[in-house]
Amino acid sequence: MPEGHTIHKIAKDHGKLLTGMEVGVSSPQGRFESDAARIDGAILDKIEPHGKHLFYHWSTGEIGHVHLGLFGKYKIHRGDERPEPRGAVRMRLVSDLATIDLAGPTACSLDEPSVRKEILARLGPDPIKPRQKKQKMFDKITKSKRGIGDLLMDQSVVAGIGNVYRAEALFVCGIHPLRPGRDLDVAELEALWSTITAMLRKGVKDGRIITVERSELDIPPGKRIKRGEATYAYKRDHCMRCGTEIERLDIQNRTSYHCPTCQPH
DNA sequence: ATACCATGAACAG
DNA sequence: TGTTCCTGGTATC
Repeated sequence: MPEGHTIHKIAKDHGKLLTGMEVGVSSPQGRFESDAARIDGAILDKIEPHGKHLFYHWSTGEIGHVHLGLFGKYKIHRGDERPEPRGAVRMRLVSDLATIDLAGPTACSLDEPSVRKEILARLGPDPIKPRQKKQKMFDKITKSKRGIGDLLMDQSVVAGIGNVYRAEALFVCGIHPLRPGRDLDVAELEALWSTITAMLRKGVKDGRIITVERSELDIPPGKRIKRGEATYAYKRDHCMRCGTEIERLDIQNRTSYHCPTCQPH
């Protein structure tokens, strides 16, 4: 389920198991083989997330780049077991503490540092990180006639939001996804920024996307919130708050969800 | 057993 | 705008 929160959690969790150590790097599936050989046994200085991207800073000076896309997944095997790779493992990272397998990523490469710079240069601010330039996001939105639902999914406008957080942030802010960006006022932009910041950070903590307030759910405290009741509008048939039927739109070939009552055009 | 769809994005034309 | 790459859960038969 890779939106930005997943990537930040991975950076944090994997960092504890890999950084500052010699890491064995291989590619059981083969497609990362020659790159893996160049850093096999090097020290991993840090894993840096930005939006949905991960950058592996290796002691050789080269930088690994991973983007999970829709299907990419990591599997952690703690301890010193070295299980046979299951499925198409593109990259295997081995430290004294764990074996971590990467399968199905959209991107997995080893590059010169300039490549990282180019990628960061085309990404918008990451609401999970501190000291981000939210004004850059505001400027792009207010200069555009594209719909805000379209803009929020554009990683060069803001980095890390995917289809679930788009639907949920616009719902909480009461903004219709087709409102042109240039029609939003400052209060709405500020509300959007603080909403996505809080939502994605909570996602990192929870390890999943839960956007509904517990108090709005009719379940006992402490009980796990099921998938399907964790969102207000995303993939729901009826609005969590007012019961209106949720509308679906196709925006750039992705399904967008909104409540026509809570998010008037 | 099989089909289809999805929390993503690059690329062709 | 449509195609392509990748995997796995859910729906459908």
